[in-house]
Amino acid sequence: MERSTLPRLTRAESVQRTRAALLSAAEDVFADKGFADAALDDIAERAGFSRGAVYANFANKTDLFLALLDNWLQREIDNGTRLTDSDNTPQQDIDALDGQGGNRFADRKRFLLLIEFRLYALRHPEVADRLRDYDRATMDWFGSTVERVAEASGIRLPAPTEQIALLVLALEHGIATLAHTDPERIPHDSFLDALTLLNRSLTAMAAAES
Amino acid sequence: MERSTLPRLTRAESVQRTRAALLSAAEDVFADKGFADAALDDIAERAGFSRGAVYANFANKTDLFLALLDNWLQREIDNGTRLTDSDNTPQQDIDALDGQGGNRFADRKRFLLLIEFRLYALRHPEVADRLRDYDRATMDWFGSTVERVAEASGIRLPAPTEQIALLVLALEHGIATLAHTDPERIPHDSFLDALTLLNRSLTAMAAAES
DNA sequence: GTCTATACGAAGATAGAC
DNA sequence: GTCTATCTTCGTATAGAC
Repeated sequence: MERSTLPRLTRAESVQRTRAALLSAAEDVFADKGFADAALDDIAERAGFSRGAVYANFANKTDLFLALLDNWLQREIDNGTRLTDSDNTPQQDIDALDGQGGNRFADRKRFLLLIEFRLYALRHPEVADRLRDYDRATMDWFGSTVERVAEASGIRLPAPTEQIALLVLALEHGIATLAHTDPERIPHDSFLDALTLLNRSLTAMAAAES
Repeated sequence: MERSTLPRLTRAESVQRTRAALLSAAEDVFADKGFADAALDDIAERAGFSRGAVYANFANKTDLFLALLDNWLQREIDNGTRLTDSDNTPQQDIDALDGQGGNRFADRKRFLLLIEFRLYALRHPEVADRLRDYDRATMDWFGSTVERVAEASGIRLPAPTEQIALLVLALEHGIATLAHTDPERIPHDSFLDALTLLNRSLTAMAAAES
């Protein structure tokens, strides 16, 4: 006996689709309301489902939050490493360092989620572990880029690569934080300015040492 | 007719005392649990009172949170400006910049509260305003210190004071964030190291320009 | 002003139908 | 796997005694 209709989606695909929709909705709602104030009802509704669908796909609210964290971090890391493989000019490298022309965390939603995750991590070590890996990956990415820039400029870095990478990442994070609090005084491209200043001064220091 | 007992505390003092105790307890509990998960019951109990005392002194949970914010920020600013008045040596200035030998936000509770406030500020503009004032005061403090260091060293700053102050504050914040996430790899005194590197490289840059 | 008791709403979680 | 209905917990806020 033949099946009367050929479903466009297999069962597995349908499940994945629901899960993906829920994760996407969760991303919006968690960013908007924060973990504690985000209602599973809102999330489900935004995804076009009912609360039951949430519990069919995730054990509970925390499980959904952690699944989103994994999903989000993986995308962020992929995004970063994808850019590393190219062989850029130094200026392109500097531009790429801060992600498509502005601080990566100039985007409000992106920044809100990151802070939400970081705050959660401060109280939950297992989440801190994942963010730690993310930060290390980012610093590796920054570090290799810094080295490429230095090599292209023919200078010898006046400090360990790791220290400079840490400095750059801390700057990106700190400036995003301050810019979101005081956008009138602190534009997000202060990060680019800071990188430029840093590049110039480190170059001057390297020259002075040789 | 004479009063039989002389109360150690006047009524007004007693009120202030209760209020202070509640604020202190709130500081602990908000830092520990976060705004949403902090129960007024816990706060009152920790202060040695019942929930009624909270509502006698504050309109509601948010009001208590905002009162704590004001209280906390004022203490932080007082703390900072108090250090500015001294006439330090350059090295003392550098040390003072990051607060008593380590990053000011190496302290877990202090950092948790700050992040809690910042996250709240991202969703509530009136709180962002207060943090903005705090950040500006801090940058002014950093800026005047940077100028004093430069003057003592006899160098001309190779960038606007404001930019350098922003850079220092962003570094302090960013490094505290990363250190709390990955304490094994990133010690809190990375901030001191970063300041030292920054000082050296900016000095080299200033020398190269003159 | 502070306490106890209570009302009330919100939201996470579960059970059972489809 | 998804939905609706229900249970339950929790915490804010209020009312009234002291």
